Amino acid sequence: MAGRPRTFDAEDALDAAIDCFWLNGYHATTTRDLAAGMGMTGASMYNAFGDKRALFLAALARYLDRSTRRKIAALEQAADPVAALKTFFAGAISASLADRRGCLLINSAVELARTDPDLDMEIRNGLQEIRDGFQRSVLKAQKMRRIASSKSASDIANILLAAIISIRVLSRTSQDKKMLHDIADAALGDLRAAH
Amino acid sequence: MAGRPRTFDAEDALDAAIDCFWLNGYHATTTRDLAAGMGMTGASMYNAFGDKRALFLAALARYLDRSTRRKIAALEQAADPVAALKTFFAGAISASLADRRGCLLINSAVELARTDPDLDMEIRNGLQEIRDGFQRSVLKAQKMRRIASSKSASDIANILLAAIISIRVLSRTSQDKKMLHDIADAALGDLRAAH
DNA sequence: GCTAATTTAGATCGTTTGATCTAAAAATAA
DNA sequence: TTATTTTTAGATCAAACGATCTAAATTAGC
Repeated sequence: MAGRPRTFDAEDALDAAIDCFWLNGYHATTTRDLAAGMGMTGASMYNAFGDKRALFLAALARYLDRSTRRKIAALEQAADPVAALKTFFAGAISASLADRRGCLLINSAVELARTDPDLDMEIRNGLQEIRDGFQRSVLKAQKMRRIASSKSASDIANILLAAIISIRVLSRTSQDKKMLHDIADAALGDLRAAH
Repeated sequence: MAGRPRTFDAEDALDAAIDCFWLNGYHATTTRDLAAGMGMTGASMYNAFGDKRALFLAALARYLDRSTRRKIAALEQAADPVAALKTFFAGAISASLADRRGCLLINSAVELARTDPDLDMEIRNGLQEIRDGFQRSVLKAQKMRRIASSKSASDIANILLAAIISIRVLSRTSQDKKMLHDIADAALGDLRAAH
């Protein structure tokens, strides 16, 4: 019930694993890349996190919790949902231009969707959480009469989800800041002031 | 200058390679998967197409030529550019629902962008061709006074490119037909009749 | 200090991978 | 026919891969 203490912090190690998978994707990241990036030996990694697939699932879950979910929470906690949505997209664009790895969730959706039920569920749920966060923010803005209700909150949420996906994908191949803003502005254009 | 004739057709073999890479991505496809899918031995494959990377580049080039570029050409040849754009998106959605592998170009952009200059260029050019096709169609519609010119053709092209990317990505994880149409309709909404 | 428990370090295992080799097969040209 | 050229089939290579093993190191409880 006791034993030699770990020389690593499990959360720091998972953060390092996120960076590895984020940079090169699941299949192009070897267990040796991971162990080196996480600052531990292969044995310690397998002992603490199980096999590569389990480590990836843990890394993706942590990414969703620390990146995706936090931004959605910030969106919903804001007093002004329209301003918060604009801030969300502005932040996503500047982050995408500074760090061209895109979004780990979206990258995983493309590389790994439908290869494994657990992974599929995690990815689907992650995207759904983003969509639902958008929808709740839009609904709130509509109830506050800050934007028109001619389009349903659900429809607008779909459009906002599409916008963030395309921004994240395009930023991997293009540095065209104006294009990314065009895409965001078009989606945010549905948030017109209520008449 | 003579010798034993090939028992395979090079274009058919490339089509088979496209299917392999399209199904599982570049890294998850082994040279044995490829040889089996292409109906030949590894030696014949290497002899005819070079290494895995060269085969992928040839497969992607053929995909662009036979899938992407053809659809863009059809778009531009249509007499009614607005109707053609609507047909383009309707076709993309029904194809995405029937075949959930998404688009090989977009999948490759996510999995492989910035891993190799040649590949990067091919992917970037492919996306650019789509965008430019959209732009020419929109410009044509604007010159025909079929749609308003309040937004530039370039801006609308960016929005249409974003829409097709998000539709292709989302269809890998979702079968929500209405969502895909919401996205397409919002992008096509910019093609409003000239007043 | 001794035992049990746990982690570490590094070697190593068996497989898979990308790629090549050898030799037979099948065509043309002289 | 014979020489030459190219492709085929299947074995095979060296390296890389995911994963595990052994043994030393380091702690807590007794």
